[in-house]
Amino acid sequence: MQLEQELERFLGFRDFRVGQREVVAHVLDGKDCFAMLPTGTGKTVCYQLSGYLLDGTVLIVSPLLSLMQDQVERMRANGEKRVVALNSFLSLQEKQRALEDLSAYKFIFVSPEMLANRQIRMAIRRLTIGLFVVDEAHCISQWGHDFRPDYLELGAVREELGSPVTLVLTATATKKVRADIKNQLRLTACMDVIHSVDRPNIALDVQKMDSRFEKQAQLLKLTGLLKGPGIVYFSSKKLAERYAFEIAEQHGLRTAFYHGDMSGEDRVTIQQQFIQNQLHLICATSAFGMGIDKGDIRYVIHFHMPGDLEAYLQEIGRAGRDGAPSIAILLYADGDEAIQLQLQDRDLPEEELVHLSPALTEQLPITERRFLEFYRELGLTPNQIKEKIQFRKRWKRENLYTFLNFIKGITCRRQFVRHYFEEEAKQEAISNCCDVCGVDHADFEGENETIEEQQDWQKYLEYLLK
DNA sequence: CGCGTTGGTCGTATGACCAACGCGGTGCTATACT
Repeated sequence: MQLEQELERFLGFRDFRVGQREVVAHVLDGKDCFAMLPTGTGKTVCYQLSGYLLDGTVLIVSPLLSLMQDQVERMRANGEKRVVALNSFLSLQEKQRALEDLSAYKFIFVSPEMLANRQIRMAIRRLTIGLFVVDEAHCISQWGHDFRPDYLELGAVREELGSPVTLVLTATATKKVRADIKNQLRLTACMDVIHSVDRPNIALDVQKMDSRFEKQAQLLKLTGLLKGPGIVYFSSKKLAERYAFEIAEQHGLRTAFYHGDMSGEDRVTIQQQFIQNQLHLICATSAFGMGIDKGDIRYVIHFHMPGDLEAYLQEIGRAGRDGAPSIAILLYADGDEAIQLQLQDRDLPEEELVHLSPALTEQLPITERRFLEFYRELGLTPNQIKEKIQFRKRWKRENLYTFLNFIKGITCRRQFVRHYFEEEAKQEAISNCCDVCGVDHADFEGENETIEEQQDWQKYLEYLLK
């Protein structure tokens, strides 16, 4: 068919990558499509090319401001001027102007929160939406149920816009999560384009430690041996900061930390430095990573475990996008799950709070408050809300314990992952598969590239002044 | 939950000990004011 020609004509690529062609074909056929494609497959191409080949506007729901800005800039750099991001980066005047002239844009990026705004929705309703895209759709299931409830309104918004053809994009979602997402978006008949989450070039290494001290020592040892660039994930902002300095000092590496308390400006700087190879490694919380377009990340270490296997795969999936051998190392000491258990509990309100009066609900911390208000506005009874809380708590806890089974397991890690995602078992042997099958660590060790010293004193000064 | 920090006590060492406490992650938007 001529889709290849269109691809070259509009985007300048010769060939489709895995899954892209199928997705575009479904969309052009007027079918809703759930696409689960590996990280780095260029999910953007799917909606961009579809957009050029169909009538109407492409509306893309995106979870992060930085991600939107990034996509907009990239598309503009490729010569597409009819693109805009409706978000809080726009001044009031810019926003008004954009809304008045919305039909001038072919691609509109928007956050779920913006779509909750009536004025915005009214403006969008005047358009013909040719394609409704939900990017990083696992966020619906991962965040929508607790701290970003507007994600749960997307189904209603979609219907309000006349149920346009919908494209759902993500890299990691189990069957259970895919069903949840479809349910939330009110998608009934939907074509699935599902590819494996398994990334054969990433060695899966779980290292069980006897104590925290051993874990600390191992982290310092590993960061000295491994060849970067790398990411180390923590569940604590304080520790991310501390180790960024300690590792830099001990190994003479250029490091930085990254977490949600930093200003947008600082976050952009660090991200750019990392992408442009100005840093050997980043010590980060889960705030870091989504939308990071860097091919040559060679290792991802977890000093703390994330809350479930999907989050883990998301985070390690940032390694080895270029296809070259990379390693994911998870350091685990007994009881590490305590932090995750605690965080999970904090997300959701205590069950008894469903009976709280609206006035008292306002006094609650913001996430708990919004959870309750959201379901009350939907007209749920206290008992129904209580059931939601119980269901959600159980869901999270079960996922955490399954992840623990992965960590404590004694079978091939890769087979475990494939089984968890209900994929077929892998037949062919993989070199450097996992710690159970055997990993040659020497393959991932080596001197880090030297980085020109520049403005180091500036960073140091900033640190001292804090 | 369990770790690390804080702060009180002891009673005279400028530290040592222990109990109590608090911390531990993810993002959007709106709007007022210095």
